[in-house]
Amino acid sequence: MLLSKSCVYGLRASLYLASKRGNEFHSLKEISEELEISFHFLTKILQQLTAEGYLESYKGPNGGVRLSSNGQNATLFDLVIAIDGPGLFTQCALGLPGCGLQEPCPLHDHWVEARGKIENMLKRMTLNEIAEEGKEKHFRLTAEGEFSWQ
Amino acid sequence: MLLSKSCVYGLRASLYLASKRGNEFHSLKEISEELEISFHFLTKILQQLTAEGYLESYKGPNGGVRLSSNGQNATLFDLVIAIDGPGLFTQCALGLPGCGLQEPCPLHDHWVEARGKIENMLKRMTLNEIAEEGKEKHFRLTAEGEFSWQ
DNA sequence: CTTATTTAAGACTTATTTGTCTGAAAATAC
DNA sequence: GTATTTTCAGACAAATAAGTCTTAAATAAG
Ligand code: FES
Ligand code: FES
Repeated sequence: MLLSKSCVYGLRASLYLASKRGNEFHSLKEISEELEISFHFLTKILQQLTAEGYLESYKGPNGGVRLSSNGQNATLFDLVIAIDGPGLFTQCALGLPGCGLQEPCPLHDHWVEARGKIENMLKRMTLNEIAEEGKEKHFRLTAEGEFSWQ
Repeated sequence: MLLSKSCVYGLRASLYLASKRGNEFHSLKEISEELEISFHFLTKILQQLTAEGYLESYKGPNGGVRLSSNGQNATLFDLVIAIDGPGLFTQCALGLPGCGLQEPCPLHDHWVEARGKIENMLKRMTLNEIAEEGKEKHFRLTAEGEFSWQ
């Protein structure tokens, strides 16, 4: 798989937050139910994003998480790096060490191009911008698409 | 990671076989030592490729494996499908079910393009053709590149 | 102050991938 | 035949990823 499950859950939750007008806190319970992600697992992942400064959290009744201003202007690329690390964008497709530094493997030139495409895909818009686009195009964030951009 | 370790080991071993002139059998011991891959693990992976008809094996002294004619004309794409299955080329980047059949996720159009690039990269040449190219360009198949195309 | 609601932290379990080991079966050489 | 070399088959173990659970800390409301 291209991205780990943790990473995909983190991206979907961040897009969920971006989809909400205003900037209220949304509880992990709400997010995990809406997106059908295990509550405790999602908690761990979003704690990472909070530690990285992409989310802000607030404890207590009516608490939850929301995008920080950093988070609103973050790209999916930033979040992938925060959760999965940079390996996808730096490593050899054949797992050999020192991609780009040593002699290339047979896939090198083509893989550099393809992974550049992936990088661009993830870097092309901020969460806020994707949310704007989502409001027009009704992108899906859940299995059944029972989710509406506001 | 894009490809599983099993898959990468299978590709590297197949390229190793393609790099050899003639069509003798090469023992798993030789391959695993040259490519620095665990002998028993590699054995299991190449058994899969043998079962799929990409390799031929021969038991006993001076036995080993070699590319079948199918294998010589196979692309890396064929081998990836044989080992990792088709998921990489069909699944949603956000892990949602029914990519292409249901409403698209925010990454869909871009991911379809990027994974098309990956597919083309893996489909563009047969093992024999990559071996020919390797003899000119001295591609690397090992960590330190201490491997020579014949 | 007490209770309820929420995130934080981390131990724990389960599933999957990766890697190791043992013995059987096939082929060769003597 | 017997011994040796090899793949084949599958059990086993270790490492990693994914998921669950429990307790603590912070906040709010009565
Ligand atoms: S060396 Fe293999 S992709 Fe760069
Ligand atoms: S629906 Fe997500 S990539 Fe196609």
